[in-house]
Amino acid sequence: MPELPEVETVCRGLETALLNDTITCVSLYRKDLRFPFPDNMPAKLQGRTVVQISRRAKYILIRFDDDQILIGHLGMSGSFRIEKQPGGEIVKHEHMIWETAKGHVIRYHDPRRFGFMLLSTVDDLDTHPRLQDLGPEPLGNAFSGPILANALKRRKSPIKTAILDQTIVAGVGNIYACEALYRSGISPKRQAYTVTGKRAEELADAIRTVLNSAIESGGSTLRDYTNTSGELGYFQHSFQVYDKEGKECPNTGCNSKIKRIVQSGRSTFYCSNCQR
DNA sequence: CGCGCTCCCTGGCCGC
DNA sequence: TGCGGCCAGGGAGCGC
Repeated sequence: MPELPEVETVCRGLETALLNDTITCVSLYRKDLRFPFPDNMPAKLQGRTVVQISRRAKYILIRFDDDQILIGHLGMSGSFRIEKQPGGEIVKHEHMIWETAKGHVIRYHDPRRFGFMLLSTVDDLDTHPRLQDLGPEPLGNAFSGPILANALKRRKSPIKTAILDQTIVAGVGNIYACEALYRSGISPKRQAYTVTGKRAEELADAIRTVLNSAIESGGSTLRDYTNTSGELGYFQHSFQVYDKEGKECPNTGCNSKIKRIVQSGRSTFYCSNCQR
């Protein structure tokens, strides 16, 4: 499901409900998602107050008043829902529910269970195995054309595959990789190390622009993504190529049709006329 | 080290 | 209506 814009939207929703609120009850409805829930996670979180919520790549980081950090990942189908009323039926695929002192109920739902929750501490966060190899945040100051080009220079794989690699740039997924390549006129099949100079600048700009636009739209909803209020994102209406196989290229004057190919097992959508 | 394939899991959709 | 095949926003692990 979620790439950087969707995770960012979820973080903002969680922040609204959880910041400075205290966890009063943690209920787990199975012992694991992709990985086991941390040992004694309910006891470790109960009574703790949330002091910060942030995002790194596609990870949600929830910091508590004792310097524990919950590292959450939504996988392909994870979602949080915040309600103001306690109670209510446990629906299928709900795996974790929190209740808070201010009366919020936070429900985690994940049919495919590729998501996971881990616990770390403030001191260990930078060296956490899931986080330490991540590349720069595309919306931060440590990302630019030259930095991207430098990260790509030894990569012979296709550029599409390279920007899905979270060590090159953190948080870009399949949708926004396709969209950013289209918007920068770069073929997804081009070898990564040939993306240099002005081309790398344009790709870095396109990544930033498409991610920022998607955040403004509340993310993209294809199947089941919703924000923490249950509302749909609407950036999918701005897709130029993703899931548009056989449709006309949106570029005026280009009469080509959008193609779908498979790269490293993932679908890529692009215009072979506009992207070189 | 870099790269691509396979798998984890459930559900929706499509064609027969 | 049922069933098989394919597809899905991610990423870890493995072999080459």
